[in-house]
Amino acid sequence: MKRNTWQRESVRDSLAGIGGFISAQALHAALRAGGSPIGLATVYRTLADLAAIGEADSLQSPDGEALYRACSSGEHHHHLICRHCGRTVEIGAAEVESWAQRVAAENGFVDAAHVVDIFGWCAQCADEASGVEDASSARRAPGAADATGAV
Amino acid sequence: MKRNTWQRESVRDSLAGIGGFISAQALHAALRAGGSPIGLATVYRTLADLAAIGEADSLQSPDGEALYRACSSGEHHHHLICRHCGRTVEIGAAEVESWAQRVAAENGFVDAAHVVDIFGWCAQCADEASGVEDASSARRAPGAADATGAV
DNA sequence: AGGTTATTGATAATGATTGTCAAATAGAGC
DNA sequence: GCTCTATTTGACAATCATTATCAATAACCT
Repeated sequence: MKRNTWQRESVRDSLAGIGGFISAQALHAALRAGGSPIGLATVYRTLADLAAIGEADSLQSPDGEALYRACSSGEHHHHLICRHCGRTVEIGAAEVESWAQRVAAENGFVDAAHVVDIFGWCAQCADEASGVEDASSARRAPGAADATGAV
Repeated sequence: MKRNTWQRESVRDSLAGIGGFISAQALHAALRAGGSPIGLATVYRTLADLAAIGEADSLQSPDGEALYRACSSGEHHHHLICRHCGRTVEIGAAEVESWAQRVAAENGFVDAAHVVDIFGWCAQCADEASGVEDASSARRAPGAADATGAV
């Protein structure tokens, strides 16, 4: 059975307090900075638990760190991430959910999890970059996105 | 200036030959298995370069590995990947393409690339595991996949 | 061909994450 | 309130992918 420990509460609370995404390492550091003697392994375990029961979201940052965020809504959603400034927009995607489940089932796959994220340049970064990135933006024109960067 | 070495060609070629996503480690192992004495660090560097100039896609697998794929084929598709045996099924997803473009546009994002992959257990691996993984598979029933692994 | 300099590769270093296991403790039952 | 026991914790070791180091090599310009 699951026990309620102050450590678990502590992780849950501070994750909710952060609001956005944070790495396990950073959350541990924040807790320690706040005077808590919580252990690093416990933070990892708790975050993994929270993610497993749906109380937290997790995603892999581009440099391979796992990031977590309190998932107040309980809603499952995906992210639209600016690959320049890191701004993140949450997007719901009922159509994608059902598509993923259907495709997995059609191919005999079970316990399907999907990775669905969209990376792009947010309006602001695109504006700022347009003056200096001519060659690059020509190569990666919007129309070519599917062929080049899309996965 | 960029120099053309057989190592670079080798990585480029075998990545294209693979067709799907592969980790740097796995690609290195494949090259070595094919008789090439290429170094691991070189594979990492070359893949990072290819990704930087747009000749390769990269994505983070759920367990934190970086996966790469050649993106010159012109054909854009996604993957259904068995997280146990690695079997990969290519899946087309016209509906997801248009969804991704629409969502990005609605939020002012340009040059949008999407990461859409489904990880699961293929029928065969699920069968083999069912005898020993009862508790686990009950905990991670198909219906719970969205809450647990999806991002 | 010769010289410059980017590239390579063996290995060490890094950094995140997970495994280990004895000690602490939450919660059930008395 | 007190005991008991299974769960949880935490310090530390182990693991794994990735990156840095740096001497040796090899591409490319002239």
